[in-house]
Amino acid sequence: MFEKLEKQTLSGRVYTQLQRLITGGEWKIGSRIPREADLMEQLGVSRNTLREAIRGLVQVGLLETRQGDGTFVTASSELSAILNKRMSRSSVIEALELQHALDREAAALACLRRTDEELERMEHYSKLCRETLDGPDHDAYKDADWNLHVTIMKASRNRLLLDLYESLFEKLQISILFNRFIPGTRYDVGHPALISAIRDRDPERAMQAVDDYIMHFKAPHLEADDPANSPRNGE
Amino acid sequence: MFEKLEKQTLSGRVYTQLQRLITGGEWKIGSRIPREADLMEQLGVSRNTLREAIRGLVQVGLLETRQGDGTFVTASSELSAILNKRMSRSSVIEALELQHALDREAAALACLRRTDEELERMEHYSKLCRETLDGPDHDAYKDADWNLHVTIMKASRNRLLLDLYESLFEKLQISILFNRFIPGTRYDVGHPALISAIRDRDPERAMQAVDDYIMHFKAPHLEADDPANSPRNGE
DNA sequence: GCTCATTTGTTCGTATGTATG
DNA sequence: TCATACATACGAACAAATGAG
Repeated sequence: MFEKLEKQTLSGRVYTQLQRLITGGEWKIGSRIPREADLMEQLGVSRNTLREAIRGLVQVGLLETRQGDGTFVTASSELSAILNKRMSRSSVIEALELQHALDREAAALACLRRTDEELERMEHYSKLCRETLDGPDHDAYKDADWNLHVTIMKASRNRLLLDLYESLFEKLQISILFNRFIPGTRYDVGHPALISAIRDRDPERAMQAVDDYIMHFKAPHLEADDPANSPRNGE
Repeated sequence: MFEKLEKQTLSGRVYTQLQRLITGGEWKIGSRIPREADLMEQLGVSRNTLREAIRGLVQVGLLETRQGDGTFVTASSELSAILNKRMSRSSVIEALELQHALDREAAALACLRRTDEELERMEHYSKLCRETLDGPDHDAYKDADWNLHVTIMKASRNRLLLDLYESLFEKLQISILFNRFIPGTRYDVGHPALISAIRDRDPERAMQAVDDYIMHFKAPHLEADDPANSPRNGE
């Protein structure tokens, strides 16, 4: 949309380099990064310049410093760090409604743009969901479910949608939404219908399937919480 | 959920203070903030400490420094700053598809939750749109259009949706989407249909109206940017 | 083009606070 | 108690960019 032809300051370039190490996965989340003295030497910058860059990463939420201990990685991308801050202040219903919006759009676009290879992967993860649903390993189900959603996002060929989705919901957040439900519930409601619609490239049916499973998850919360919904919700 | 009452670092506290001045509107967007020397004195901190705070705000995107000139306010909230960064790397089509997702959800929710007072405001802005559409003052139209969208978002009673929408699209960004179109085009396509549906509390028709006007704006870009499916924004 | 004051950018030196063992 | 490793903070100096005259 825009072009960026900024002239970067030295501490800005250091910030970018460090950020790349984090988003690139070379510095894992939770790990301690090298001490200031070492980074100064490796980067060839002074103490203050390095500290300005680190302070920037701390404020964005990618790093956390503990005096007398070290500096640690706390998140992997600017987007997810800031969005997590915001998400922590919102209700489950609000989050579900946002997920509804993104899932619908992605499902419709995936119908138009998906490849056969992507369809195969969706079916693979859907199968995995069914297999792990009643098993003892809840994390395995959440992984499969998450991967299914992400695969659909990717098939929409919209990086913006995907980035936002991954930053907003993360495996961890998704599982929070799910943890409120009692075991035995059919969590995979709508998966088969959704994938079938994507296979047939039928956006209408795909969106209907999304409506169904979101409403299924939303219903319990509408009874308990009621901050913002006066009338009953449709059909 | 507990807040973080950890002891903040000095530069962290300065960061927060400066941020409040920005989000609180005391430092307007585009204006130049006091020089470092003055801020040092007012805040009672050393230059390095102050600079670490300022650098943090620069990296988040709230400030911009120009050597030899000064430091300027560039955004009013962390969310919009980070999101703007991300939006600048995305195509118009991607942005429109995201707007589609959010508009649809908000329209459907607004049908269920809107008050009569909100409906009046929608009709007011819609009327304003019609009146200013063919006038000389393009900004007046964009203002009215933006206000209409925001009113619908507010009527959805979902603060998360609203915050995201405002941060993502801002008056300025919206106008960029529109500036590509030649004057004379019917920009208010779908407004009457949308509001009519919200008045009748009919989600299906409301979403259909959103589909219509988004498609109307999207069509020209699908021709130009043809294979809307090329994964772009690498970096 | 040049000078000059202004403002941010960068570096160094030094001292202090804090966690770990 | 002590030593060590690390981040925190301050002050002073010089470099580089900008804008005005």
